[in-house]
Amino acid sequence: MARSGRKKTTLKDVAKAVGVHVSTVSRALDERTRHMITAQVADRIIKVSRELDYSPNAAAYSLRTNRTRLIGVIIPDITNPIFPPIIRGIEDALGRRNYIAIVVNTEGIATRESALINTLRGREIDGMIVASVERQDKAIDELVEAGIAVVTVNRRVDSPRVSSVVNDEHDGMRRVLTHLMSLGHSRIVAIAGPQGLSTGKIRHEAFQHFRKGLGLVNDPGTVVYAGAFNEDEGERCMETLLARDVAFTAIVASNDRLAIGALSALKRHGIDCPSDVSLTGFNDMYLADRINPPLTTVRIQQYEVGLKAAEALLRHIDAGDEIIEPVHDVLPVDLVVRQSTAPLATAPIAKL
Amino acid sequence: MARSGRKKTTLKDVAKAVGVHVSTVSRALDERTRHMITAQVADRIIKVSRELDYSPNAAAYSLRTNRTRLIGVIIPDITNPIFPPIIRGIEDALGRRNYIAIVVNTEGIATRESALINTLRGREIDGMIVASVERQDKAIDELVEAGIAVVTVNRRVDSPRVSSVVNDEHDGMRRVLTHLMSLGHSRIVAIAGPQGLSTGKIRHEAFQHFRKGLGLVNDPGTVVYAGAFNEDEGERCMETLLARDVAFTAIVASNDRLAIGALSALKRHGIDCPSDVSLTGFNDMYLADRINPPLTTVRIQQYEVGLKAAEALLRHIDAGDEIIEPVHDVLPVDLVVRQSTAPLATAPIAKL
DNA sequence: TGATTTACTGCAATCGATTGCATACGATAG
DNA sequence: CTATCGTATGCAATCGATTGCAGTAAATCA
Repeated sequence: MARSGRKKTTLKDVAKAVGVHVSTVSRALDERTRHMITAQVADRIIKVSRELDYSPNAAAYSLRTNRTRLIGVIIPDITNPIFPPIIRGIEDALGRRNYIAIVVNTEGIATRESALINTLRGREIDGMIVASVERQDKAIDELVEAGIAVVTVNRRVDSPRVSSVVNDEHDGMRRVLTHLMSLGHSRIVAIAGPQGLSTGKIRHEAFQHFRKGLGLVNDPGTVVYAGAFNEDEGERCMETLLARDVAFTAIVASNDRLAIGALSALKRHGIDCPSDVSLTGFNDMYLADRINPPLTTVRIQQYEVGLKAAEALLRHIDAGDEIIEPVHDVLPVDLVVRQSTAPLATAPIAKL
Repeated sequence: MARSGRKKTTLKDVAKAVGVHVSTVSRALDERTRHMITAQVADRIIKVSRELDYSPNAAAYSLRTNRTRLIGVIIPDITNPIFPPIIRGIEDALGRRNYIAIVVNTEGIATRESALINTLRGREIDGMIVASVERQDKAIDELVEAGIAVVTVNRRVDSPRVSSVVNDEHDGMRRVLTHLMSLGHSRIVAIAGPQGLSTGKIRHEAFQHFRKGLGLVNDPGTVVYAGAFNEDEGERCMETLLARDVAFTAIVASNDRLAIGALSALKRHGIDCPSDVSLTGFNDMYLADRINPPLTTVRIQQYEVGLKAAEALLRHIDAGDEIIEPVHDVLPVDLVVRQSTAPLATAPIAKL
């Protein structure tokens, strides 16, 4: 036993120091039961527990109460720059209530996701925030089934016991299109995200909806679907679009990474953005303002999404076994106009 | 009690099902004590425990053994893109051994760091990986004092009980300078990182060392110190350099974010990179290859650093109270040459 | 004043797993 | 055939906190 530090002080230590029973100490230290204790005794106990630097043993607490104050957070890929701010929001909200987050990556693999969920359940977490984005997800149903509080981020599931926090993607896409329209563009093509992911699907539906609704050119062959939300796929999709015989003056990418990939392809073909074509992204991720040209995109609330998701989760947890009405927050988004979009040139049509 | 699921199976359940005592089950399930049990009984127990889907209660285990299998990970800022890959490495290594990581952000604030460390200690974590980078850090000493295993990332501390994993920054800087030299540059200026951070300090020392050692021009006024490793500071430093009356043909930034900021300033002044000046970064972070021009930089091993740090930590934890020799891993780095560096133009000197 | 309520505080069981010690059993030796 | 030994298993204490119940003292009421 080389451990140098004196071991942690326990309830018993405080009880002995004050000269009362441990149960009295326990009650005095918990706000909800403090009223059972004489004020002076309680004050004394609180004072002494401070002096002795008492902090409760999480394992004992958890063993007795079945609460761990541990929250599982499922993320597809922490290296994707839109997730860290979300995590920050989650951590901040949880931290205020002495909960802590355990973040795991699914890497977008469904089997890995269920394996991780099981690991977390083995840890007896009190709740889970799922930012993973597969639209079909029976793992979530199982969690709900097992009575674990769940909140989803960037996606809404139909369970009557799962709250969600999402950005208003629909409105974001509307603003992108009206912005392009106001610049004179009418031939607008899309690089859509993976349709198996909720954001990919929702954004693209909104695109289709508003492109038609606003009376823009709506030809077949003006949409390419990416297999993943990354730069390589954006590049590939752009190449595909350029190879097709369609005329366009603006490109709407379903997220910033796809847009960045598209830029590489355009550059390779000697097509200038924004003088030849305009390009928009989505998310306003880190560095979207530093690339060349700075990207016009939709700013989503990343930190706030995390914050609100965590708060909603705590509300469910506090409710315990009572089933409370789930909330479905939809956060407003902003269009940030930078230099990747410009008024339609007098001699339009950027096409071979 | 609306919890729908049957509650978790415990040792007692398994014991009852098999018809033995809980202690026998406990021993049969632990490899290290299994030899005490008749092989057939042990097999039977293992089989039944599988059927009943037994998994040990982490709280009870932890209460009894004082081990939580929880590892604290301290990061300055998870939104800085070099950290997520490190975290991935840590999680992967820990996951194999059923440990899990609790990641917290210090935001570079020392007081916040100690507060977080205390929170983690309250959770009775088994060990800690510190990727925070203040060079002076008494919080770490306290941890070691308290007998908690600690491993540092990207920094080496002098405690005889703390292992570390770092990249070979020194060699990276050497390669940057020899690369620039081979392109004909001799007037090389620096945007140095914060000297209070270990990477800032180490890289700059290496820069000074090799710039002198390789016989390059070594004038005063050719170094500007950034207050933080971000784009804004890079931009400011570049402005400062341009305002000074020094001639240079290449800029060495202490990390990629500073380099990206420098690019913005250069662009504003109509100075082209790389035809007018060459520029290098450090880290090869996400998107360093997608910005304009793609950045010549030093690729550090991010994932591997995390992986090795976690492995080292587990080694310390396994050793328990025996004090084992700390290891100090130094991982090799790579120079990745992209388009931000070019041979010295025939009519050199990019200066107002 | 005596009966009864009220307000505190203590007692002890409990959560689930680990582990030192005791015990029972069969095997081996004398 | 008994003494002895070793092995496999059971017993019970323990980790630290929570909580229903019981007990005691003071306060209220009749």
